[in-house]
Amino acid sequence: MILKIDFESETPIYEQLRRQIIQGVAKGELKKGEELPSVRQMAEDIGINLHTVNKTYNILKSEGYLTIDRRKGAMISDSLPSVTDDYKEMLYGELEYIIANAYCRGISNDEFLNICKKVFNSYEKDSDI
Amino acid sequence: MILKIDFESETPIYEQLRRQIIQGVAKGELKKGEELPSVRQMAEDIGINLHTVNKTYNILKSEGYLTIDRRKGAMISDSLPSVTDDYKEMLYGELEYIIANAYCRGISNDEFLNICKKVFNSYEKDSDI
Amino acid sequence: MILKIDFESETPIYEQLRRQIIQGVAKGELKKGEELPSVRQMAEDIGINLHTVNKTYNILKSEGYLTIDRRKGAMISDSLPSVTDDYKEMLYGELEYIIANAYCRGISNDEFLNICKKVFNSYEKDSDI
Amino acid sequence: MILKIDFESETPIYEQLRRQIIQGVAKGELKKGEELPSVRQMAEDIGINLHTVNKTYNILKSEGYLTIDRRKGAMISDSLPSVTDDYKEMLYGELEYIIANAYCRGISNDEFLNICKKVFNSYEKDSDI
DNA sequence: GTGGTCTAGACCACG
DNA sequence: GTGGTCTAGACCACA
Repeated sequence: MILKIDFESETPIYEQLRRQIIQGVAKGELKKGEELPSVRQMAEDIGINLHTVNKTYNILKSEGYLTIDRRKGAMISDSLPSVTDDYKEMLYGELEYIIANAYCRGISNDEFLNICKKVFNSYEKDSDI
Repeated sequence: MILKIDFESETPIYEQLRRQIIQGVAKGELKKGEELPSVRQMAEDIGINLHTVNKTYNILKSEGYLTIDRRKGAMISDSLPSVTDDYKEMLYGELEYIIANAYCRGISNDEFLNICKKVFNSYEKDSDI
Repeated sequence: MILKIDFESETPIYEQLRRQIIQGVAKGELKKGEELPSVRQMAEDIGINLHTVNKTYNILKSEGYLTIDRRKGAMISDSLPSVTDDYKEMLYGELEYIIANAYCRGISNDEFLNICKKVFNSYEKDSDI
Repeated sequence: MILKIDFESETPIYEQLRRQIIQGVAKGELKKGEELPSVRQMAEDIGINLHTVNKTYNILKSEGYLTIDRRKGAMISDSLPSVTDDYKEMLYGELEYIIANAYCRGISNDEFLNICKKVFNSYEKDSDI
């Protein structure tokens, strides 16, 4: 799996890393139960500090995406996180803003849904969640 | 229009304010050409710092949502921002992450599209953009 | 409120701090809504690094004990955390071990319950949760 | 006696093992004088490192739970550890924190005592210490 | 070897 | 001023 960090971005490095790992799971590049590189390895690979990787791992762990096995290190959870009330609320809030912005800029309902469909299909083809 | 700031949110106040104004436009609560309260007034109304409101107004202006007139203050632009390449790229990036997260948590394509449709319709009914 | 860190202890500093803050709430020394010192202030007061305090605050925030107001910093939550399933499971697990140990060492049921009562009463007298 | 290690737990494996052995004694599943499997055997049974079992055995020995005989291996002590000052202090400290946490979350005195009673009774029924 | 903890110093975003 | 982020280097516990 290829990870690419944009050091110029407003988005914190640990958050970019977090998102890319989640997208990796959705794409099927990271399978359930698959081991991740150690924090030191990952940090070296992408040229960042190991504490930053550590932060990402811990967040993903608290979200349920990762489990940390005392013997083997970090791995993708066998059971991914589910749809909690908190998550649903967050999702709605995000979508309300994103769609408001898109709508104001003149993107039509169909156009927007087509983008979503396309993204969704790219995940459904390649993974087995 | 009712503005509600969550001071305990991770999202900066100026960004919360920005999003709510954009949603206000989408909902039709803020019409094109409509004047916004002065920086001072707005700050007092919602109990935040004057600089914070200023920051929001300036961002919205640079995005094309607002036009700021020395005499009349800030008003919603007559021509709202359009779909630039930068915006499109940003939108795709955001959706890729959001949908990846939703997909991992077991939300189906239909389910997701339905949420989007619902939000979209709520805007199309109430505004005339 | 007086905080005392044992630098020789096996228990991490951030955990000692976390526990003492929780006990402070139980004792009524920290009221709901009360502001806590800034991470820098707290760190200086007890002679530890500000990142360590930061870690404690973030854990307490994720548990629901603290809320971080963007304007005023950290404060005790107005609504303290409740009894979740996770918490209950953790509590049972802890008690099963503690009581097993106490029982093996010859502490009687009554003796143990009396200790608990005493501790409990000391909290109920002094706070209003 | 069944031992179950959670490799994803925060609690170190050697400590999980230690606690389960103590609970085994309290439950009467391990009688005074009873021999424990050899370090090698135990390690193999539960799929952990030999050194880890060794560490557990040594701690339990230093606490007085085990006696280690060169020929016969480890066995549950005929006289279990008693209530030392150190232990009492530790117990108080633990209970102060646990009860503080429970109290803050709205668990009542009675509720808490009932849980303790229930756990205690489960031990008193099944063992003869 | 792994992750966890702690310290230290720097810069930035926010209000 | 506040907390958030990132880097760096050190030590330790664990397996």
